[in-house]
Amino acid sequence: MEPTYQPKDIEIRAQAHWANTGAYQVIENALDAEGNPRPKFYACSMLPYPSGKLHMGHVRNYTINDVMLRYLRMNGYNVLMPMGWDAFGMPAENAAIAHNVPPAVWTRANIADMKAQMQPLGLAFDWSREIATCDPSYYKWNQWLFLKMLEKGIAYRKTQVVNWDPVDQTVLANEQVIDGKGWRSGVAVEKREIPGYYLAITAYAEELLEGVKTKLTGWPNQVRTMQENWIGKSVGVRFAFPHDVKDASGKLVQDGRLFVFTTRADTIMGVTFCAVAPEHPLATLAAASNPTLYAFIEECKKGGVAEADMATMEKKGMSTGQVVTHPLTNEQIPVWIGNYVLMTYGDGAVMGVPAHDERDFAFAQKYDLSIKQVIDSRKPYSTDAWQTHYADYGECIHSGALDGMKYEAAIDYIAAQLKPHGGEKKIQYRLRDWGISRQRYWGTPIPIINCDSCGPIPVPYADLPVILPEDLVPDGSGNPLKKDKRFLNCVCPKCGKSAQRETDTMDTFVDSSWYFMRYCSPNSNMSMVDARNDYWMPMDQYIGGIEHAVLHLLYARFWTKVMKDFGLIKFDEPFTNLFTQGMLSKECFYRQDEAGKKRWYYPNEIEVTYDDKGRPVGAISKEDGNPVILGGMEKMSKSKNNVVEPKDIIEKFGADTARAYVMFAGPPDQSAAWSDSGAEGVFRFLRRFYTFGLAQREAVKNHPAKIDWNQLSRELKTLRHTLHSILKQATHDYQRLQYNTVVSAAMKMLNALEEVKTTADAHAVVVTREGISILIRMLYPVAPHITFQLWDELGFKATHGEIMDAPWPKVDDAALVQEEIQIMVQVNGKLRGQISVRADASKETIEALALADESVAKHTDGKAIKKVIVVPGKLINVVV
RNA sequence: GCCCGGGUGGUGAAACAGGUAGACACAACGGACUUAAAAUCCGUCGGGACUAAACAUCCCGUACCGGUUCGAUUCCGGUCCUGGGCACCA
Repeated sequence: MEPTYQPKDIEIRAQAHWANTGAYQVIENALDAEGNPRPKFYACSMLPYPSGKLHMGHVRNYTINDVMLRYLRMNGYNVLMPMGWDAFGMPAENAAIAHNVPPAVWTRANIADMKAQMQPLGLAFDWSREIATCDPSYYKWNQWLFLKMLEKGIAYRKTQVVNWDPVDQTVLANEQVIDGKGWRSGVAVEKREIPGYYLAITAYAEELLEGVKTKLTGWPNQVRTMQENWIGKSVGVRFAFPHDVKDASGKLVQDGRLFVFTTRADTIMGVTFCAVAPEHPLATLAAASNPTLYAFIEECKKGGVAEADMATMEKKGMSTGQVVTHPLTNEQIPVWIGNYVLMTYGDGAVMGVPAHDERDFAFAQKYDLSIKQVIDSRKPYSTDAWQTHYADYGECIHSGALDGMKYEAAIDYIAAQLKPHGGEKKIQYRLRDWGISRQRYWGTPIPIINCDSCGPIPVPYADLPVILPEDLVPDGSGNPLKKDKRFLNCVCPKCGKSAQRETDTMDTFVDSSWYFMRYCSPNSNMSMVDARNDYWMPMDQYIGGIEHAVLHLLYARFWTKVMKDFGLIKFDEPFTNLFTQGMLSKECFYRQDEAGKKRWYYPNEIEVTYDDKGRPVGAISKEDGNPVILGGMEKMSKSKNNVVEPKDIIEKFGADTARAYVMFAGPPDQSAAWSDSGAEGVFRFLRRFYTFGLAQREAVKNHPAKIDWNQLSRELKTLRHTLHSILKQATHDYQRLQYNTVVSAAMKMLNALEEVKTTADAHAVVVTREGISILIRMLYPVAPHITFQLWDELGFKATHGEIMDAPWPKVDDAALVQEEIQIMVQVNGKLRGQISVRADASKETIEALALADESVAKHTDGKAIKKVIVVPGKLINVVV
């Protein structure tokens, strides 16, 4: 009797071996056995936030990374897979408030916890390169590059609009604004303008766009499109409406110009109003002498600053009472304030053409402004209700000199006509400069000293890093750095008088914009990165969640381009290939109280009943026996109590099962649903594999000498055909990162090998041995421990060396050749039968055989054959 | 509201470049083994028509409606549902 599969013993043994041999520590310019340089491959997962708990999403991400590394290593690559911690951020401050512990303490404890939870998974991280972004040796270089950017004018200071909690007297993140109210105070938030630092990412807009379009061919198209849309390049015309308005003191403001940007200058003759953002200077001016208007602007300042809120709120407006002059017709155009006009886009003002813009149309209807059709798109037009075709391009009508012109001609003509009014063709981006100031404690200090005499002064390079005190405990009302005299008080580097440090810290996206380069030279003390970075970067494969498709990935690309312009690196795109993994979901259960508040139940608190098809139909609480609502499949989250902890799975089934099941659960780039019994199924497979492997031990070790494959029986030839076609498919799937079907392939291969009953037959032993050596290597990247053990037990280690560096099995093309193949026969596209033909059969032979087929004859009987389509090796379609 | 995805059996899914829809599993059901249970092994498993049952055959079926094609899960247009992002969550 063979011993049963004990994953824990096997995994501990394998991991100890890898640890003792330093198997995962990689060096630059590594050579192969023949002394030739091995091709480098840098495969990296997005660094995690140390929340304290490793969840299955992490496991999925890192297992994808690990499987890739192990596969490539067997294929001769020198692969780097590092790990680190995105250690700054709000959750640490929230924990600090809740538990009265400094964020640093909480964060470092979490890092230790999470690292310990990762350890039993057997991931091939090179821990010698670990970094935590809260470490001064890391964030020093955030500060250093920020100062460089200030020098070059890429970083600058201007005012920004933030969410302000009037009770807690603090700035709120969008996340902390719930239904327009502060999350702690519960009162309505306000918009407030404060100064902050910006990075001029818009200066790189064209380069970022060009890169997305032409260079990032290894990225998912979806992400490329999202970035393209985010940058949002539009070509239009910027021009001004001249106006004479009075300022607060009643003085005439001469030569006033209200600048607008439009992509539809061809509709300029349809302008019936102009709308400005509530923060626009013209609005402020008008409000100074008009209390109603002032109140309206104040009203607009209520609510959060999130774009989704702005876009879904009710469109409101109010006339300023001012007029501007239409630059071409000299008509007087009323100026309105519109809460839907964004101060952050273009000049914060738009021309209103209700006839051909949906929002303007709605606005005009609501406030009874006139609608003037000026484009004929050859479809009916009426001002009663908006139709999408009203916004179509067409020919200008009711537009005087423009009549009959199409878009291009009209734009050119108008741009020329508007020249005296500051008009020009202009490229406008949706992308805004990156505001990096955060009014928070737990982040990289912005290296600025504010002096009453000299203003904001950069900290001298020699004084870097500006170290963040680690012993403060925030209390929810403002930034504790403001109360910390040791940090706050300093001397102005310029005039020597006493001054105060900037207490704003940097957006954590700064930390994550270049950490992947620091992994390459983690201990570089004299510079941000060193020559080792040139070896590893650009990264060959980046892996992470789709939720980072725009912000993080765009900021990292921008940061890289800046570093290149500063001569620190030689490449301008950091990530050659990108893989975005899907989320994991699991069923969840809840009850709702009268107020609509949901209480989520843990799986062990309830009992689920199933119908005869195994479909869940209901659930009851074990506590009170009353029903609980089935919440369906939801993204695993702590708040819904449907999180599966890796620890539990590893304890129950072992790391190999956890890894293999997470891979098997679904295509890595799509969301997948967790099922406990599915994991158990994978465990059963591994156990069967282990038992089968050990049972073959003696036969495999004492296998006969090499044999002539041509001498094999028909059954064994078929088996080899099966083995090698499965290997071919699995190899292809490894290359395209479709690891779910790799696991299927391994299952199929074991099924095929178990079919062989004649172990006494020498030929069968040789084929089985070949099959099992393929299967072990094929499964190794996914389940490295069990395969490590079997590789050793079956004697392959003695003959072929460590499995980790064993060569990837080769597909024997000769085994794939078949003498007879099956051809599907269709009549009019419907399957009517199949025929068996020699692989080299001619089209004519196939056609004749197909037509002779009984079932085909039945369906073609009495009908004229119009056409016959033959797909070689696959199918024939008879059209009647 | 805007931008980008996804939708295939009871369930997770597969189908690589438009050519056998449902591989591989899970669940369920039936059976073998067992004193029994567990484990293991074998079988059935999209819906319908025909049938006492089975075999065979036929029809329908990849969210829904339409188009292109000899042939569509795959390509195109529209609709519905659903997930991600929207600049201070990471």
